[in-house]
Amino acid sequence: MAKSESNVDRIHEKLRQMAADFAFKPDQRINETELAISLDASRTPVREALNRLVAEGFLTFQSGRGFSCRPLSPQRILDLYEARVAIECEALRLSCARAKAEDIAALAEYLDGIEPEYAACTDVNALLAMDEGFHLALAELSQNAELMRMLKNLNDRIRYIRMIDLSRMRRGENQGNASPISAHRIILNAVLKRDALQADIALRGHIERRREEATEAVQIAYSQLYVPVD
Amino acid sequence: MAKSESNVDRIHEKLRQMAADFAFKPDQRINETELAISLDASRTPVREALNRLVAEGFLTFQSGRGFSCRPLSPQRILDLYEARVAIECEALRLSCARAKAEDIAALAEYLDGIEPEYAACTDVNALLAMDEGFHLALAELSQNAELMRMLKNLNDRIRYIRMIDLSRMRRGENQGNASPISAHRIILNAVLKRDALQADIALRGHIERRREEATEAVQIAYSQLYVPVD
DNA sequence: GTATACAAAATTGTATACAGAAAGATATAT
DNA sequence: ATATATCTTTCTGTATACAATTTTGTATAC
Repeated sequence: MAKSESNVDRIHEKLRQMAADFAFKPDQRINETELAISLDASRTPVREALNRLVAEGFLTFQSGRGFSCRPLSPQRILDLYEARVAIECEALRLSCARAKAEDIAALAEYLDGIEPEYAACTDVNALLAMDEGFHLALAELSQNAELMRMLKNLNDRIRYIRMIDLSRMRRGENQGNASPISAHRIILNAVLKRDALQADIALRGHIERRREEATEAVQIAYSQLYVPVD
Repeated sequence: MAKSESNVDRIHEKLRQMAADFAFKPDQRINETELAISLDASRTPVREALNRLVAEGFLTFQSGRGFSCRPLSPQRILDLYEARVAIECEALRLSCARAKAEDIAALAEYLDGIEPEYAACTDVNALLAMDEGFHLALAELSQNAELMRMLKNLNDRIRYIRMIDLSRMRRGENQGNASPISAHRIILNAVLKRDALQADIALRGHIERRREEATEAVQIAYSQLYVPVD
């Protein structure tokens, strides 16, 4: 049988999800014993997984005080969005230069396929998954594993904010924006034409429009995270 | 007294240095007990540090077979150089837009100051430190902590290859290249003029010239790493 | 009411023990 | 000689114990 996945991997995966969803409140200390019990393991593998999350930028670690969730500041989120622009735009440039025509075509076809689903979808998580999926597939055209790795990490870390932003957008609270799906179309068309400059402008604009709303989303995030439980 | 640094941090730092220097041979399994003894600690904190290095991209981990050093393939190195272009060029673009004039001036002055030292220096490690120092200082002008974080990680991971490349360059084995120091000058002048396009072209060219030699450096790296110890 | 000192409880940091898996060695059969 | 099976050794994975540290709670003084 195929038992290649380790326990630490499983715990790490689970904890990363929790960190992405802010199951740990910002700046709150994480109780290892409690966490270990809830994950049905001992503290040893849990701490190993927590250490990975520190290296991935989700948590902080202080001697004698253990692990805590990194605080969520507007500045940090802006930094992450800028980093995302860096990664995605360079990947796009590389894609224009070297992506296989059939791979681009396949992505275009995929985009056509999910368009109706996207337009009709009301579940924010599903929407977000589709959006992330497109951006990842786009980056994958660059055939650069390291850029992919970095982008996945960034995605995990801004997912919560994007979710808030996306749900606001769905509720029509920020009118006057072109639909993301048509923005995706425009970007991909530029890649098809191997027009790196056009593609860069379109993608940059697409991400930066979202970034502008990020600060506001951080405020909302805080209010959601600290809703009284009563 | 200030005893804020933890033992795991110390071990992690040490191991990262070892990984950057390829003290672990590529694909070779790492013996935890041996390592723990040599670091004067038990396996527990050592494994925690090793897990961080996995998340940072230095090592791999397989269930039942522990940790091993990631192999060093030409493709991976090219990916890392491309990622470096992504990070540094975006940082540069941001710097042109928002760096404080006094900070740019300070970096220019610093560059003037070390120029003679750089030209005279024969120690490859010192040279590399100066080179990395400039690039990091340049990126810092962007005031983006995440880009800095990513760049530091990339630097650690390609340091060994850069060292080989730099030592070859010093020995004059690849003639016809402009001196890196004058390339640095050109880039910084473009930032001073807030000319993002010019800066981008100069920096991109500067890094890509190095990248072209990277594949060759990987070959040399292997031959150096597997030299018989007799 | 605030501050300080000290005791008690909770939590982290790490060594160690041991079960289980992988790798290596040895023997046997073809 | 090669392949297979079995035993032995080594190394990994994780629970647990305990020391060290930090936090919390309480009492006392001002």
